[in-house]
Amino acid sequence: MGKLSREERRAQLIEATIKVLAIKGYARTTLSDVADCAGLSHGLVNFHFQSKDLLLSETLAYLSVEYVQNWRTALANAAKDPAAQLTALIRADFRPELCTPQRLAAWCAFWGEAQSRPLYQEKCGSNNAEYVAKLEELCAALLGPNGNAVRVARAIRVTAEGLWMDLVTQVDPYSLVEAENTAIACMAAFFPALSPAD
Amino acid sequence: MGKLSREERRAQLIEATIKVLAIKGYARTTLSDVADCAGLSHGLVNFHFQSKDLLLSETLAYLSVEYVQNWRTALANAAKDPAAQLTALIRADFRPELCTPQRLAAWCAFWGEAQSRPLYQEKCGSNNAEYVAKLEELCAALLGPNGNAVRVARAIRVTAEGLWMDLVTQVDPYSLVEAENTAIACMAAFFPALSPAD
Amino acid sequence: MGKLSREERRAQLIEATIKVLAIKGYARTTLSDVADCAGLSHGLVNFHFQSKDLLLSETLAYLSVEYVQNWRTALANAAKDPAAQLTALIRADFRPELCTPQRLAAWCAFWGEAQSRPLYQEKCGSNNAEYVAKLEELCAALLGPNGNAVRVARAIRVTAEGLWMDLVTQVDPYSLVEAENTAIACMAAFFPALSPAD
Amino acid sequence: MGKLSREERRAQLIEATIKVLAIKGYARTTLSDVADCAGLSHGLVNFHFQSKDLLLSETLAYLSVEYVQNWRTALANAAKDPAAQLTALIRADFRPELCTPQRLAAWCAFWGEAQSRPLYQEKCGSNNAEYVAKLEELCAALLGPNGNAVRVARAIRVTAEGLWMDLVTQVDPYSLVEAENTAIACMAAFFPALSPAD
DNA sequence: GATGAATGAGCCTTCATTCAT
DNA sequence: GATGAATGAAGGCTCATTCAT
Repeated sequence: MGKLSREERRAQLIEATIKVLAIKGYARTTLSDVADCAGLSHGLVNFHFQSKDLLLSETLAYLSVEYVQNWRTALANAAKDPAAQLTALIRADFRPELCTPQRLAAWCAFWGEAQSRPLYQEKCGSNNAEYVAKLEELCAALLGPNGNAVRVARAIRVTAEGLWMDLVTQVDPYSLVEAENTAIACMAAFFPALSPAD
Repeated sequence: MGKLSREERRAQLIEATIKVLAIKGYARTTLSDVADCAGLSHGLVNFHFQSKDLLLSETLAYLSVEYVQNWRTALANAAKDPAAQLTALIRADFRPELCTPQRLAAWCAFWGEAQSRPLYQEKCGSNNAEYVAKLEELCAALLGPNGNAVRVARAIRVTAEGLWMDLVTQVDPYSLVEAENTAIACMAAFFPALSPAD
Repeated sequence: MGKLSREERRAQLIEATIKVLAIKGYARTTLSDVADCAGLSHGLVNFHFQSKDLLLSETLAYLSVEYVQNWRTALANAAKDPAAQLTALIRADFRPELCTPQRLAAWCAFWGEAQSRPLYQEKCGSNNAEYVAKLEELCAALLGPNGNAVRVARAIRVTAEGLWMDLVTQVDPYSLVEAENTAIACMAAFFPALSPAD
Repeated sequence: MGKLSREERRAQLIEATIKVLAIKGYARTTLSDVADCAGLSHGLVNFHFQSKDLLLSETLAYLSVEYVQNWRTALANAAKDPAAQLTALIRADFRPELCTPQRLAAWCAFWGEAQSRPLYQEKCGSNNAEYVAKLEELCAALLGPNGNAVRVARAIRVTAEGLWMDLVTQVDPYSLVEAENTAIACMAAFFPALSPAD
């Protein structure tokens, strides 16, 4: 195996970890699996990540950063009115680059563990304070003073999360586009003035 | 240890399994943990359930049966018009008897594994064909011929699932009642004619 | 392998540990060696001693207790005058039951590690406060007020320790009796009034 | 890293090995520790010493040569009568340049392993044939034909060894000077004609 | 010479499973 | 039925050694 720089190897190993998590789930993922998947020796994994725990938490951090960057970019590229921003925020969750079966499955594996691992909880979606604040802000702007923005924001957020899980676990799958349209439909139901997609 | 019947012991061990899954997560649950939690000896677990795999899949089956019975009972006790039936179906998901922190956490643990375990997938919520069919039927009745009942049913279903996960993983929790109200608000958004709760 | 009580197995494993330490030294002693030497599976070692560290420190504690009991018994069985007590204390160090090649070698292995392991230091001979106090007390009684009892006691003590090490490491060995006589000769040199052995 | 000659690098690595042995003991000394301690890269150790085993045995050889040179020089510088030679031989063992805590601890680490490693045994003190022969010769000269020179020489030798070990392992330490005086006191006890120090 | 990534053997440890009592 | 000792497979981790750069 040729030598790569520190960062390249780490990225390679993290991608391999995502693949293995998707195939075998959290509980049965071993360092040998990850090494095999990357075509490297198992000793190298501990050389670059001091332990299995660290490899996994850095993999989650990697996914988490990727997720945040995705919706930030989407907001930056959208028109600045609340309706367009909210639509962009929701659609961002279903971009094909991010919503690969592997990444969704890896997220799912982490979610299952997060409930018993405070360190994971922090990085799992619902606890991204910035994301939640943004969503609530947009809902508040669209609802006016009489709406319950926190609740509507939560409904929209958990719908997206539920759809992600659904995409992974369900036996009879539907397309990513259909998932996105479902999320947009939910938004449209709360804000009838916005014209729904489809 | 006093002697209990076969079924009582099995139920005792399954409840202990739920507790341990909630505390330690799927990956780190061991048979010793379960035995300790039940106050029983190590070897007894394998005596009653032939293997760890069997203990876990029967625990999931137990939770699954409990879940199905819960919504069936709720439907049976509700008025027969579609609006009342749909409301009852959604509210059933948030009954305090079922939505204990332990049970929610145990479900979460199984969901994380389900993506890589076909045997688990079948029993995880979104794949309960009967439940989905009922939900779609009610949505169709309320939406009329022009609505997309499959999509609306899906939105309502994943919202409930997302709320369950949210109740488990989020750092800053809200009440079960608030979760229920969020689900009802989502339904109300899709069917404005139905008067919302709160 | 038939089943033995907890204490019997622990003693058996500790004896096996002593044997292996004597043959392979501290650094190259493995749990598999110990298990093989005892004719048991390696898993059993961790079942009875939670870790390798614990097995080793309990082995040292076992040797330490054995050592203390040996000289206490010797003192109790000797005449009560200081000369007889001192002679008994020194001779006790060379009783064949205690000074087997295996035990001496195991002690030696622990000594080598003790310098970098405070936990071991406490149990290695020179730090047995009771033993040192007794030795100094007897030397003081025999020397009278003008002698340097602390120094003489130290000389006698380190001679015994040095002889133990010598018995283990030297290429051209001499007998246990000769070692004992050397220690007694050293004592006799400090207390000419006592008639030397040989 | 500046470039040093082959021999300088080797000496640097050997001194680092002594330091690490003193801190971590034999069993837990790794090549990485040694490289870190010397401020050199990992791979360099194996470049200069073909293996860990070789590094360690050359470190022992280095200490051994140093030890022999020390007492040879001491004998050469002392008066030629047996009493002065013997005194010089004993005092040489406690010269502060040689008896640093690090060197004593490193010796101790090797002693612990020597019992199971014939290669080490040869270089550990008691087996230095030349030293033992010299000591016995001096004792014989001082004792006359009726003394047991082998035994007295042994007593003196093991006392010095025991004091070295004591200096390393004991919890409540005393000074190097006190150790030297203890050794001299032992010699004086065997040869009352020689006036003791202190 | 020097570096540090890469390899793989070996070890400790965990734990599901078996089984004698 | 019930217990807990015993087994052994499997995985994480360490670390000596190699080698491309």
